[in-house]
Amino acid sequence: MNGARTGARPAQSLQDRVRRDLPAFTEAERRVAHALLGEYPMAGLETVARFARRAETSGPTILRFINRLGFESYADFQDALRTETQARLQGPLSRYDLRGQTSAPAASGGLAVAMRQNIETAARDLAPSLPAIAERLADLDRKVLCIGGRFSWMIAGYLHAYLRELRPNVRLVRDGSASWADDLLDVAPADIVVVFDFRRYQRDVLELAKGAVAQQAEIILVTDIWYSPVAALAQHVVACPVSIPSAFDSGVTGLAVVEIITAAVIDALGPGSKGRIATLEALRKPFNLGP
Amino acid sequence: MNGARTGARPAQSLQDRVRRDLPAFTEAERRVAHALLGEYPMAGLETVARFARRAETSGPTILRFINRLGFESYADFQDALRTETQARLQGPLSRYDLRGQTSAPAASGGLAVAMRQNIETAARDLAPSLPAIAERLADLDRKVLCIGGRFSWMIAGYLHAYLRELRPNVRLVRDGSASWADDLLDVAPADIVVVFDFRRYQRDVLELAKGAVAQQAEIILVTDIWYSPVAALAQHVVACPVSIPSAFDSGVTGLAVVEIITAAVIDALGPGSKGRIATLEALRKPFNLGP
DNA sequence: CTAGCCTTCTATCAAACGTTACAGCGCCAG
DNA sequence: CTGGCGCTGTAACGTTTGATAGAAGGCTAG
Repeated sequence: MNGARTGARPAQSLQDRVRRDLPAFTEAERRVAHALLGEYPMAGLETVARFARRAETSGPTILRFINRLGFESYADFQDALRTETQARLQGPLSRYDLRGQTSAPAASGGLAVAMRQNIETAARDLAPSLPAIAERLADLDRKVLCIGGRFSWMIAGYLHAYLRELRPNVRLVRDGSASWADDLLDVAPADIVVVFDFRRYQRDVLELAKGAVAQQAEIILVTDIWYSPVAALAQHVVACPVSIPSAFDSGVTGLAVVEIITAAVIDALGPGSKGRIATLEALRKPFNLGP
Repeated sequence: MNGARTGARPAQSLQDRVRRDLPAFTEAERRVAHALLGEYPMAGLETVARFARRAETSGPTILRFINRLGFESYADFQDALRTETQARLQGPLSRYDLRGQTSAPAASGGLAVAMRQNIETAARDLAPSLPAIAERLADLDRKVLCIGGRFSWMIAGYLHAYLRELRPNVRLVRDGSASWADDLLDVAPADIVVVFDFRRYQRDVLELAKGAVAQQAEIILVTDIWYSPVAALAQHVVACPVSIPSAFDSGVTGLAVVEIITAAVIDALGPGSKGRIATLEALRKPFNLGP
């Protein structure tokens, strides 16, 4: 009954603390520690009984182990584990963000923090499929069509603007356009349709995607983490977290994805693309003013 | 052709399955799905009661949700979650280091990192002038005109789309539009012109800004850190770092600034703006699919 | 050798849990 | 307006759970 440890705040990571206190534990408790570290953190998120079986010990030993770590109950311990792991899954930077939150300018109310986390998550989500996506967009034998919904068509517009500087045969379909049928007509098998669709998902975007599939086009979808229904038709889906502390969802994540994809396309295209950009710049010079 | 890694069915993570099935769920179940995705995966590792409270629903709804996903019991569901998350934590993508920020998303070549730094810097730079900017954009006695250059007009479009949902008398001038003179004609003293101008700065944007000043409009400029020449005419200047390791400058920073400003405008407008958004949503309902 | 303490297990209990049955509600068809 | 159906929350149930008390085993000090 060694009280006084109530509600102890983990000054450092739980994992580290377990490792550090390891020599101080009894033999059975050390088995518990090893079981936890060996399958960290999920071993500790099971029931006491299963955790005990895993550590080849009994329930009460688990609870004494938990108490010694400074937790009043097994539930407290699991809460701590969950919180810590969630932060860890959110990305390496998130813990810095949390630290600095008190000193951060409240003026932007955590908006910047949320956006940065969204980008981090999206970039990680995108990474595995990036090469395949870039390869297709860099394939000059395929035409590319970019479309978006009420808000997201502006992001589609960005992709269109970037790609147009890099390669021919890129077109943009505006939201609410009456010419969708015409645009679909030009879509050939193996062409790429890049769809941007965030909630609230619009019916016409889905319809156009269906049409494109009927023409045997390949669909790349950039959507929010709640998945547009277009996902069912798409070969590649990029999910963007879009939540920020505001009345609107954030478009920043989608644009970040576009720019990451664009950079990958440049890589895939090789040196030729640089020349194309330079030519374009030269052509536009008369419309610009001073560098 | 082999099943691309990103391809049709990428190992169907539980998360993906929830997203994919989302449209098929009922309203309350969708709340559950959102709660889970919003705090994935830890929301699902809590007790049913807590999960339910988080999703603002009741226990049985959680259970029905779980069943629909194909699990016989909540315990089965949690087992799957644990297994999957444990694998994810041990996977190469989350080779994190709790002690330091040594992990880098190499796949995207530091693009995400650069974008995040840019946003952070811009948000800090914006903070002092944010109240003044928001106050002006929330002043319904002033009309608002948004304009931008070749790339940046899409960011202007975003601001326009947001503001239009919040207040009347907001217009967007498209890059290269022939109607600039007409647009200028409507500008009255004390009206606000929000100019987005990133290099290469375009002559026509500067011309329009000059015209607006002649009409005694107030100019808010969002530009890159090299300052568009419009800065000389502007009352408020927001400087955005736009450098990323790519052939193009980043538009992400500008969009982030727009969304931070938008959130501040909502605050400045007070509760009335929410009603306006709701009305708009209702009006648009026929064009959307699913709730 | 034995008393005392520490560690660990078994047995037990109340509380919390997941689960099920049922009733209220809104919605659409007739 | 009415009947039926699907969705959802409330209430009750039986089980499992975390937690505790107490006994068995083993180690050390005296």
